[in-house]
Amino acid sequence: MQEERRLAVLRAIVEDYVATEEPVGSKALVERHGLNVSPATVRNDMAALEDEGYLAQPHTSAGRVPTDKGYRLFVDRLTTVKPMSGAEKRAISTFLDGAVDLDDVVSRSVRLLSQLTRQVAVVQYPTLSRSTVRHVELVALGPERLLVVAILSTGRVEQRVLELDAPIDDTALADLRSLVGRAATGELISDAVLALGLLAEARPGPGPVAAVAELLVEAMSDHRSQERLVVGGAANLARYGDSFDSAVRPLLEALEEHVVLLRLLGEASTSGMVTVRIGAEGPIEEFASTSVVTTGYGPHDDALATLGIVGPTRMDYPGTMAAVRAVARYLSRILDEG
Amino acid sequence: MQEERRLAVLRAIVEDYVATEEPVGSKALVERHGLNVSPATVRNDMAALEDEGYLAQPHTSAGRVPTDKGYRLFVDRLTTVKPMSGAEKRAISTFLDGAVDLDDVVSRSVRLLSQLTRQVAVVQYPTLSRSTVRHVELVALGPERLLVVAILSTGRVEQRVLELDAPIDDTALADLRSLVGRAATGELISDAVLALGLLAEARPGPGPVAAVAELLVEAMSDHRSQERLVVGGAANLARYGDSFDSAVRPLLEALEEHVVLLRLLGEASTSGMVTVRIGAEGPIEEFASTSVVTTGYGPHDDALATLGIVGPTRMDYPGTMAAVRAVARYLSRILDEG
DNA sequence: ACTTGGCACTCGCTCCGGCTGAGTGCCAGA
DNA sequence: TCTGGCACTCAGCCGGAGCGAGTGCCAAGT
Repeated sequence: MQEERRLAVLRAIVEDYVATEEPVGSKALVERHGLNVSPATVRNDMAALEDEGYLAQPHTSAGRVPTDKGYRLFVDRLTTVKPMSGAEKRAISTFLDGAVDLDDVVSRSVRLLSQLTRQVAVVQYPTLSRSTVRHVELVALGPERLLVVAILSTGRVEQRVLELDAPIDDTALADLRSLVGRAATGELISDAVLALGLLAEARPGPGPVAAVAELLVEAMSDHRSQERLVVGGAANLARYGDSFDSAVRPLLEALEEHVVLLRLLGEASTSGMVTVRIGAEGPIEEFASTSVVTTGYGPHDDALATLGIVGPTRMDYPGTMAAVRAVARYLSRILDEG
Repeated sequence: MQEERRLAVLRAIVEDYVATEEPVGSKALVERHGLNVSPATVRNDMAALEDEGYLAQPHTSAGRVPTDKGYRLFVDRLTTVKPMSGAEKRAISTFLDGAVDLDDVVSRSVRLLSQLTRQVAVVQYPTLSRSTVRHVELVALGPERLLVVAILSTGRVEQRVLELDAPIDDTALADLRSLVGRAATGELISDAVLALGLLAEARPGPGPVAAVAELLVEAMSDHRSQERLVVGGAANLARYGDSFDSAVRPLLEALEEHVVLLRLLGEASTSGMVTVRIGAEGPIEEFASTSVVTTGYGPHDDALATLGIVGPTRMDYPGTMAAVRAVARYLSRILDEG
């Protein structure tokens, strides 16, 4: 009985605090929500919740504020992910359907996500594991410099400059080009990597062939291709009313460090499930006072990449989770088609 | 005589204000700089400068602050662009020389520029007018969808998805591919555009050939290729101590609108010269309370693209201009080599 | 014709004390 | 176990006093 009411009180506090951004007191609480008990009762519950670590007071004689632990309980047990409204769904699909390009799809997704959630959005480029190699091109930039370009069936293009140990002449280059082309063109990424590996082994010693093969192996492996991501909606950080210079500056810096962000997204790779990391639960110090809501996405519902948002721990979790999930789904569907 | 001293006073005020971020008064001024006159004299000069619109007082009985007009006079007549120190030069060249890629060069330039100036840096991708077409690839994404990829000799890759009016079969596609390849491969961009235009005319009516040709023309024209740019160092906006939500939020938003930024960079295309646009001099409302320092860069000292920084009108103009110019020069040199 | 010292004045900033009101903890009674 | 009551705490909000940096102007000096 009491246990249930206490959870209701916690939920009410979280909802009110998210809406008003101010510590919430017992009296306002019973008024705003239809709790059929007196403020005094709520006060007792609040004291108990505080003892258990779900609430905190900024100072004596102010209202209560949820702790990270409180938010955690809220998302774990008190949240039902509310579905998007019809209008929102339509907006999502029309916005994403207009894309012409993989780059375009990703950048539209970022903008969409940041506008829906009013938070900073991060979208990782999808991996290539299911795509095939369409074409490999070797371009001589100089006697000892090669540009290697791989065009993939998804429309992704991987490129890289290679410094050779020794100069290579035109005929050798043409040779190499056809060799690599035959080995890789039309194959799945994984098969192409395999074939190129064999090719490199077949020509022992450190020659250009081996080097190119090695490079392609690396360039096309998942690790490399997952490195790209796009960030958007940083302007939403300006809504951090209080504590600006102390809080937002390091965040802005971290958002430009894509390596750090990749670590942030790294672990939430289960598809379909939305992962919520609250405050210091995450691995990265700079984001210790923020929450991160992520989910995987990819064609055929494989989680090939991750997208999500970063925002203050005081955020609308149900709405944010719904938006993240919805965008991931539409994005997956578009990848299915293209 | 007096005229000279007045300019010296203006310069001193600008320098002090930039350094301290506080309105500067007559007494402090004569102390800090070795002006051989009394505070009263300086006061008279300041009053005159204020009458002419170069200075303003935030409120009665506070120090003076330069106006936009004051900064303009300062950069036009009182600034000698100080050369970079040897250490800075070395830092620039080693930082940029490590780049492997055009993307890498650009992103390194952005980071470098934002760190040197402690401002928000913007770098536009160089145009392609001097580069040649290395390879054109057509990839069927579906019966009526084509991916068109053009690889250029600089390492740039242009890609685009094309929706066809009617399905195209494999043989027709192969035909088209070789046709387009013969017309464009190895040519200068401008020549390839020309050849493709002729090709499109030769096959009248709205067929896939004409559509592909048109698309390539557009994709490879300068306009399209200049659209890409990279922004970095947004964290430096956090140093806008006062007036945060009002000032920085719209700026952050504008920085994500690349179309707007391109307009901002658009006009400063003279190479070698550093352009400074102060406050409302610029064409864009969102940047009316900032200054923009830009310059052109490109191989062979042609100004093919623009780079620069955005910051508060209260900034270190000599230092910033020097840094912008230095980065543009090194960048141009690297493009020469690659 | 400029420059300079002096002097009265302005006005933003900071500190201090008192007040207010939202909110709490606890206790006794239902 | 809940509820009403009561005393207590304390952040935030004035409002006045004092300070001090800075100004404008004037009369005297060079």
